[in-house]
Amino acid sequence: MAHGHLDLLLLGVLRRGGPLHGYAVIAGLRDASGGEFDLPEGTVYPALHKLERNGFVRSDWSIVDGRKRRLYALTGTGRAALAAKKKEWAMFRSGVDAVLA
Amino acid sequence: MAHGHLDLLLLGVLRRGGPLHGYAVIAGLRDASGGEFDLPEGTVYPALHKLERNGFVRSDWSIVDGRKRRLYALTGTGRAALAAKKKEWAMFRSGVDAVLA
DNA sequence: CGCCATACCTAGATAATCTAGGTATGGCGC
DNA sequence: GCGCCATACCTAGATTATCTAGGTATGGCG
Repeated sequence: MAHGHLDLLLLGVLRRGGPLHGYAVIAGLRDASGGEFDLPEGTVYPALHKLERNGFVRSDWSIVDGRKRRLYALTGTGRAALAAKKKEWAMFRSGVDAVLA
Repeated sequence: MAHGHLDLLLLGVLRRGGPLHGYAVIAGLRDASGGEFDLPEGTVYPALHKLERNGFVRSDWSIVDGRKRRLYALTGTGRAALAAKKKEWAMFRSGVDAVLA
């Protein structure tokens, strides 16, 4: 469903909303995209873990509303990666549009 | 490299250029996209075969410039599929852009 | 006549994403 | 106070898409 642009979307939604937990990432993506991206947990959680392994996000367990949640936040590296991926996306997008024009 | 939109690109390039053979599809995609999509043969040929199995393109062997080439052309079904995939692309595109906005 | 670009192809590897499970807990209705 | 549902997290394995790395054949050029 995210067709190879999942990392971009995850980094993007984290940049908008500040620290978010997994479920909120899914909900944020669904809302921000107008329902276009309603990703399964089994897609999002492993992807967040990979982003953390790569140093693009950092996570902390905290208790919000009396519930344990793992909050994900962008790192500096992640912000830079987001900027790079946004450029790639812009090129990809105009490449596709050019072929379809 | 085509991140899940390969079929769209192949159908799109065939719509622009009329019947094309495999190599010309690759070159057409490279040129039309301004170099963004320079796909390996091992990606394009199997994808064209799959499009043909699905009835989206039709192929005929012919001799062009004294060389055997398999020319691919859009079918009616393929044209409809292209229209549908263009709509999907537009939604995908605005979904991503909305998340990044 | 040998080589290179063109032209076609497939098998197997790799990578991304999804399916289908599993666990735990807070709050709500009864 | 108990059962259930939504929230919240997770992983293993399957699936799918795409790429890598090969292979073959031929026309034209030096």
